[in-house]
Amino acid sequence: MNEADARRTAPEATRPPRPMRADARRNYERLLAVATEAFSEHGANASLDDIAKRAEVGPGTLYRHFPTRQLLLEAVVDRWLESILAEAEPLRESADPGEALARWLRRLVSHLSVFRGVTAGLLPTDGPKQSAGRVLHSIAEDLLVRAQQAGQIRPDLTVSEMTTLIYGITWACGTKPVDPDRLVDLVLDGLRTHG
Amino acid sequence: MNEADARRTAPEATRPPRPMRADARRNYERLLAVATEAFSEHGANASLDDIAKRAEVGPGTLYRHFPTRQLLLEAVVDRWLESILAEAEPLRESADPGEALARWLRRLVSHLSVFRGVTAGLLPTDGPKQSAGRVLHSIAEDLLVRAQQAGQIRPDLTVSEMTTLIYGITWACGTKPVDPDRLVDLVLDGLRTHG
DNA sequence: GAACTAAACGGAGAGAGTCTCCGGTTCCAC
DNA sequence: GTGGAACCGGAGACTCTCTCCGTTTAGTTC
Repeated sequence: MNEADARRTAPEATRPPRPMRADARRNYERLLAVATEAFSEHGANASLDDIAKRAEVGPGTLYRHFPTRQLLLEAVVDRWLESILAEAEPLRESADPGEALARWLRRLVSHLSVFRGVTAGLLPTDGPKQSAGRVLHSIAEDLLVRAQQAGQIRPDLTVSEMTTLIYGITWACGTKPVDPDRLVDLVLDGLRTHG
Repeated sequence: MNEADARRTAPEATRPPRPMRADARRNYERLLAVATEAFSEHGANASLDDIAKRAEVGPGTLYRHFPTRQLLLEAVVDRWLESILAEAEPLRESADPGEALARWLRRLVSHLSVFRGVTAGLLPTDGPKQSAGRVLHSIAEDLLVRAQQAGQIRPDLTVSEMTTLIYGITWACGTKPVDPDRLVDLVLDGLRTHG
């Protein structure tokens, strides 16, 4: 999809980043769609052979496109993440940055919950590509800094700390019958500057 | 170990809970010891056959004592949890309940971290037996209620909410390079009653 | 539109892990 | 001792992951 980016800075631009062949792209898309369904249904340990079967390709094809389970997970979430981005856009110019942040975090938890077990396998890798993580980080940073500049959130809180807390809440709520929104609110209450 | 408890309320006390045979108990203990090591070393997905080998028993023996990976995990943590209990005991009578709670939660996160991946597989089951969860819950409740009665922690916080937050932090810190103590402090700051 | 080639396909199968079944063995009560 | 319940452990069936490689196909060139 975007593996060409890595090459772009190479001294010799020997290869024009030739596009995928039509059949390859078709299979890629189908695998991604099936995997999305399978992961949110059976968690991050869904059978890969099964995904290949449901996508009507051989296991070899699956492994060519996604050499490891991890990469498949990342691809799934990368794709899905675009919708999160869209939701965040209008919030960036909200008149009440604190409320904007709160609303986005609640939406984020809700979205992430769909992938319960998946995020567990996903988030660990803070690897080089990891576009999903970067996008999330930059949105979160934007909203957080605005809220801090408005004096609504304690200034010593970092983005990593905030997102880590959110991920933790998401995961923990997948394992116990607790309302995620309530936890987000509890934490946010604490992160606000006390007047 | 305590599977007799379940029977105890049955109308007919047909079976006196006969103790394990000596060799059975020996194998049980050895499996538990090896499993503890294996899980904290390789995470919750450590090979069960490997554990059986290292304990010098056949796989059949392992599966008789612990029919599922989940049950083995629970047994490991049940056992290990006793040390947590011991640490909590002196804190129960602390003059500063808020500080006592804070210290215990920090210790808890630190302990749980050893089992990183293990807790992920463990905590989901809030099943009937689950003595580990009960013990933790009761300690946490005790410390929390005392802190609340002293007016140091917001009174609307429940034990489940608090422990869920803690579990989440523990897990998330296993996946990202963030200091667990800092997160616990951030959250606790927020849970205190603001003066 | 035919021929060519790089790219992609897919299935056979090796290897690792999980779990079961059951013949043989060991412990303990009497 | 001895009978029998409890326990052991290994063979093996099954599932899942991942690789290798002969075959097929898309896209290009003339």
